[in-house]
Amino acid sequence: MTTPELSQRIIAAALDQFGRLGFDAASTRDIARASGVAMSSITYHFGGKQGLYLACADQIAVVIGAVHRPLMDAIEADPPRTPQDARAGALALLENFARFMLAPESEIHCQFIVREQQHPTEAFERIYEHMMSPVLETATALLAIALPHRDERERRALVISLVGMAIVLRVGRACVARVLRVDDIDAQTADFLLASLRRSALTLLTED
Amino acid sequence: MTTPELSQRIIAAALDQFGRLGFDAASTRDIARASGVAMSSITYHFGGKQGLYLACADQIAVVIGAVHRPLMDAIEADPPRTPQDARAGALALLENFARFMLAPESEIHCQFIVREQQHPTEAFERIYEHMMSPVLETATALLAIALPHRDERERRALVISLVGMAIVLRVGRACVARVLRVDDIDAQTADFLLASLRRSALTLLTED
DNA sequence: GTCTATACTACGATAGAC
DNA sequence: GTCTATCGTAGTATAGAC
Repeated sequence: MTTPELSQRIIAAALDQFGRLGFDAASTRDIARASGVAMSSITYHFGGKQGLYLACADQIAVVIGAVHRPLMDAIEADPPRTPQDARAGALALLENFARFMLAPESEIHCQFIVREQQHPTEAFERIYEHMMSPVLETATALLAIALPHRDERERRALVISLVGMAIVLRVGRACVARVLRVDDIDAQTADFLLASLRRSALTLLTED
Repeated sequence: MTTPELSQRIIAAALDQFGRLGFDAASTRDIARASGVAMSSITYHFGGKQGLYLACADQIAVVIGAVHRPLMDAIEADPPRTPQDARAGALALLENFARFMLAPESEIHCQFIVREQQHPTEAFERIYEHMMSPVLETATALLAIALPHRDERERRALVISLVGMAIVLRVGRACVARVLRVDDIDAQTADFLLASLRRSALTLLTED
């Protein structure tokens, strides 16, 4: 590719539009305008609106994958052997994810993904395969060490609940602020939420 | 109103379109077609696309409000006095909500709400005020009885986590199925998820 | 490889018949 | 109160100049 940055600029603008508005409501005109290129360049580089959408899905997998990469690598390089270590690893993975859910950057990514979750298309498949599956299976493996006496299916359900505790910080953002009686979720409130989440998760990860 | 059912038919079709596609992508033409009326009837009854959108928000508040009504009434009629009773009430409220999240009807409602949560408009305000706020504050009050020694702010954060554990069953539906290695979430899988959720919630609601 | 120009379809709103 | 007809705008895709 002679101008790799141009494709990236289009994808960035497209991700913003697709995330905020969804596939149908997003307009290639606006995306072209926002990225400062002609509309026909989208056709040239991505074959059309659909192709651009899939390129956005790949981009999401890369970006959110990078969020988890350092921790995932550390866990793989030095796999936990004791329940205590596994619990600490799972907590770190969850806190890392929750921190991303609280960050502004996760907004468009999450809206994109939540939409895809309801009726998954090829776009979801790519995101799941390249980003979600590795993280979720790592979490499941950590829980197998942390909670050896529990049924595998129970552990998988627990992974889902833990993910939910983090994901609500993004998808229920307006409710979170109102329930805590704050105008918006500032850094201080975010730290409090993370600490509280950590406490609850620790409770759930401690074998009775 | 001489034909109250016609407005309802339009709202039903609109909710489906707005929920699935969002405000911009939904088309009043399609809504009119789906409900079997002329497009101009929407203008007549709701003043335009925006008015119809707000009518859908009110409808959501009514429908999801009705889901919680029986339990809310029972709790108000006979307020729990012991931590055990309060815990049971909170668990019942959560399970009721989670069951709705697993039901197909919640799909469009939730998509509508999640979109509104990111950048709340008048529509979110109506849903929050008439439906969410009463339920969330009831839950908070129950937790105040169940966990008297904990800080009020901690209890509110816990309410958020509990909601997250239920809400992920809807917004993360595709992931839930994949993590549990099932093709779709049938009645049996749903029961298992609810039982597992109940167990985790009980753990979190038991004072250490 | 990027542009301009254009073909074709669909959008929301409104006017006016009945 | 519901319809049909129409206006002005904006959507995607494509053809062809450079």
